[in-house]
Amino acid sequence: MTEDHPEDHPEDHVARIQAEWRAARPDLDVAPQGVIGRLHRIANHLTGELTLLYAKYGLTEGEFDVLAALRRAGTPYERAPGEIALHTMVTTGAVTKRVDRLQEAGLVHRRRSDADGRGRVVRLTPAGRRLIDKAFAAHMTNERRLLGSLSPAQADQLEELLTTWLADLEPPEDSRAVTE
Amino acid sequence: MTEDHPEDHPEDHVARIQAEWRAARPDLDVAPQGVIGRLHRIANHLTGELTLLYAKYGLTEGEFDVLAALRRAGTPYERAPGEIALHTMVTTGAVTKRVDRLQEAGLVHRRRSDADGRGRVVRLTPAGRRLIDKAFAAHMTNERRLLGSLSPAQADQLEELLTTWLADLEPPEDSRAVTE
DNA sequence: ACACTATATCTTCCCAGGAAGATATAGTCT
DNA sequence: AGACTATATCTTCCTGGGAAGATATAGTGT
Repeated sequence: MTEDHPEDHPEDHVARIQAEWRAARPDLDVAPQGVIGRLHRIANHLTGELTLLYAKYGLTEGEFDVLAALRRAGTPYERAPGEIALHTMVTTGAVTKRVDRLQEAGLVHRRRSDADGRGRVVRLTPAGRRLIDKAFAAHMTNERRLLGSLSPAQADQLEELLTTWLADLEPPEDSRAVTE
Repeated sequence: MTEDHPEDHPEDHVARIQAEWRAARPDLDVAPQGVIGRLHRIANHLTGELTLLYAKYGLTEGEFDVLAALRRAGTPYERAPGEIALHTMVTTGAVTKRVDRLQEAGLVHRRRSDADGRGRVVRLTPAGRRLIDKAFAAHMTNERRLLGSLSPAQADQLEELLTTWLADLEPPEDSRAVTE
C-alpha cells in the first residue's frame, strides 16, 4: 500500500483507477483500493471461471453448492434445507428454488422429516452423487489451475493473510451455528 | 496451503468445509479451497459492508460505480455509456438501466453526442457531483476500516500477492481498451 | 450516391436470489 | 387441553443484471 512497488507489473486496471482518483481527489488516500479493488477483481475472475466449469456439468453455481453441501454431509447425503441455507450462505427461499431445480433434474430427492413435521430432508440421488463426485473433482483441478500463477510459498503466504483477515471480518459466531 | 498452520486461528468456516471434504473425499486434495474459499468469503463480506454504506447515500453498488466512473473522468464529468460499461465491467444493457435510475434521481444527465449520432453522453449533474464526492470519501474511510485488522506491512504484502495473481488472471489486454 | 458492414445504445425477455409474508407444526406454560 | 410463541419451509413479489435482438447512425468500398 506504499506508493512504490518496484516490481515488474506494468500497471493493472486497479492501478489506473487509483491514478484517476489521485488526480480527481488528491485530498483522499485511495490506498485501500489497492487491496480491496484487486481482491474483488480476482473474485470476479474466479467466479467466472468456476461458473464455466459448473456449466459443463449442467449446473449453476448455486446448484453446485447445494450438491456439494449434501455430498460433504457423508452417507446418506442428507440435509435439511435450513442447514443447506446456512452452509451456502443464502436465504431459505433461495434454497427452496435450488432444490426445486435439482429435484426436477433428478439429482436430489425431497421428503418430509419423520422427526419434525415442519422439516424436510433433501437427499442426493445416486445420479446426484455421481454428478457431484465428477464435478467436484474437476472443480478442484480447476481451482488448482487458477492458483497456478502463485508459487506454493506464495499461496501459503496468501492463505495465511486471508485467514487472518477473514477471522476479523466474520462475525465471531459460535461454531455450532454453521457446523451442525 | 501446507497442512499445519501453527497459528491461533481457531478454525474458520472454510477450514471446517475442507475437513468435511477430506473425510468425504480423501482421494482429493482440497488445498486450493484454503485460498479461493477464503477469498470469496472475504469478498462477500466486503461487498455486504460496502453496499450498506452505498445505501446510506441512496445508491446501489451499480449506481455508485457509475457515478464514480464519471467523477474519475474529471471535468466535465462526462462519459459515453460504452465507456462506463468497460469501466464497471457490466454489459451496456446494465448501464442503460443504471443511468435510467440515476437520471430519474437527478444525479446524471443524458444527451446525444454531437460528434456521433449513435452515441450518448452521460454527465454528472451538480447534485450527482456533490453526492459522489461525499459518498466516495465515506467509502474510502469504510474500506480503510475494513482493512483495519491487517497491519500496514500485512496489507502491503497482501496487495503484492494479489497484484501478482491478478496480473495472471486478467486477460493480457492492451491497456487502451480500458483506459480510453 | 449505394450497398454493406460495423458500431453505440437501447429494448425485450429471462433468471437467480432477496425480503417479507403465509402456512404448518413444535414446544411451552398454565 | 388451550393459548401463545417459536421454528422450518415455502410462496409471492420485486429487483438487478445478462443475452440476444432491434434501431439508428457511421464508415468504407465501389
